[in-house]
Amino acid sequence: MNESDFIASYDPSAFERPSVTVDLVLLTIRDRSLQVLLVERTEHPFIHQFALPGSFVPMDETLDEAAQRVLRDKAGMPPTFLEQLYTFGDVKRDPRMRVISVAYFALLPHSALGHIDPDHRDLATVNFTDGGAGVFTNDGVRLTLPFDHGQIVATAVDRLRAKLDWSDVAFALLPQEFTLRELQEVHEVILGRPLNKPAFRTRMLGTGRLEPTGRQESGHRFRPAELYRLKVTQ
Amino acid sequence: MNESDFIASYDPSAFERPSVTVDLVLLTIRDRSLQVLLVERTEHPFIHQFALPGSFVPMDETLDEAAQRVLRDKAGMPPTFLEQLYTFGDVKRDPRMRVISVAYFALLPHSALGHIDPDHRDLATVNFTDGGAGVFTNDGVRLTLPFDHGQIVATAVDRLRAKLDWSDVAFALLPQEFTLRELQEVHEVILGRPLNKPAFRTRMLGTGRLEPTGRQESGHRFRPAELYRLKVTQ
DNA sequence: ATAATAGTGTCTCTAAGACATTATATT
DNA sequence: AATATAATGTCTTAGAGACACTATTAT
Repeated sequence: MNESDFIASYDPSAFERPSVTVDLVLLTIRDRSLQVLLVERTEHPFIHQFALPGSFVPMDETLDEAAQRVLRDKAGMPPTFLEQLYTFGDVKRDPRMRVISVAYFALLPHSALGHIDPDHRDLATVNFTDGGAGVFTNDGVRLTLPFDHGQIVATAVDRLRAKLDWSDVAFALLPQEFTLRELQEVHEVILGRPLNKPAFRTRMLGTGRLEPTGRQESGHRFRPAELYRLKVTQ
Repeated sequence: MNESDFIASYDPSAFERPSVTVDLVLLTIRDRSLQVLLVERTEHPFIHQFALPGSFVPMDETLDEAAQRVLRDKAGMPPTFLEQLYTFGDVKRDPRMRVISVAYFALLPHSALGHIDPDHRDLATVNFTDGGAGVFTNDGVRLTLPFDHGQIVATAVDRLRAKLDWSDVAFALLPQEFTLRELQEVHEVILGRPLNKPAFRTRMLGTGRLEPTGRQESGHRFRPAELYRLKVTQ
């Protein structure tokens, strides 16, 4: 039997197979705190509880495509930072059956989330505090997420911190034009500690990746700062 | 219908599902070059070609357990560094059917690989060169790996380099006791460039993670160096 | 003795933190 | 004028690279 005969005669149903899903951790920054997008589940199991948005992976979609679709459908988002995070495959992580979840990790400036209607309760932003990576409602109540979604969120925050210094994740949380103060604030929220202003400025401008726009911010009652943008794919 | 009724009545065969495999990238260092473990495929497709060792994920094994089993069965290895790398899910990456592969990434000192019988052609170590992450046989012939295994190997080397400075990956490539020269050599092979000896020594000893054993190496025709070990989970 | 590496000391350069000073907008 | 932050300069400290020097082993 040659290879093409083998493939033609191969029976894909010979072995039992797990289901595969993608789950999305969409992080943003609001009011000097990290926030994660949750949606209320409309089906069993864990119906009416808040969980990460997700979807089963159909046979004709790559994992990246499935994640992009979830970002579009459940969050209604424009293109932004999206990368694969980690794959969670514990045998009993879903009470229905064996489900392997490929988690994805997205970032968006809070301004881009504004158009989502909070009255539909489709979107629950929650405060994120460090020291164990707990998830809280805006009223300060601690949430226990269904499945292993708490662990998935914690993994995403670890990844965000690890990538802060050498990647563009901070810029994905800001609008296209931003001040150095806003950029420093993003870094401080992610790291959970204050940073030295002159050193931060020198380091950021020293990367050569920032470009002054010539414009300034306005609307504050103090000296306006220069607006910068990220240079395109240098 | 309550939740337990729902779960009991859930039909897992309602949707078509992909197959899930784990594939293992086992890296080691020999003769001042990175090497990756390949096995000759005994089945279609790509029969008799060398590829990464792997296995389908059965319903009762976690992903980590499946990867450990592959490491044990196909490589016959003692416990070592093993972590999840990335999940590859292109629709046509396997000509048979939809297969999603969770790649794992293992490290082992070359001395621990010695007992594998190369006459069985079950093990083909290949040279790894940078600048595109090519895989070569020991005779210098470039190999094109089946499936997307070339891309998986490249991803593993990227990960290895990224983790070199802040994790224990270098020690996973060395025996329990090693000299600072051997440790520096591991770093140099992974980075592909020479390092400054005094600075390297100061930096390594400054981490406080190295412990002198009081013993020295022997067998060389030059001054023997102190043997160190990695401190346990400080 | 010679060869080859171990291990250390010195000098320089760069980057970051701490602190202070001026500059400039809104109210 | 008062206020809050922008933007910059100075000083100090920590770490790494370059280079050189001595120390120690096998042959």
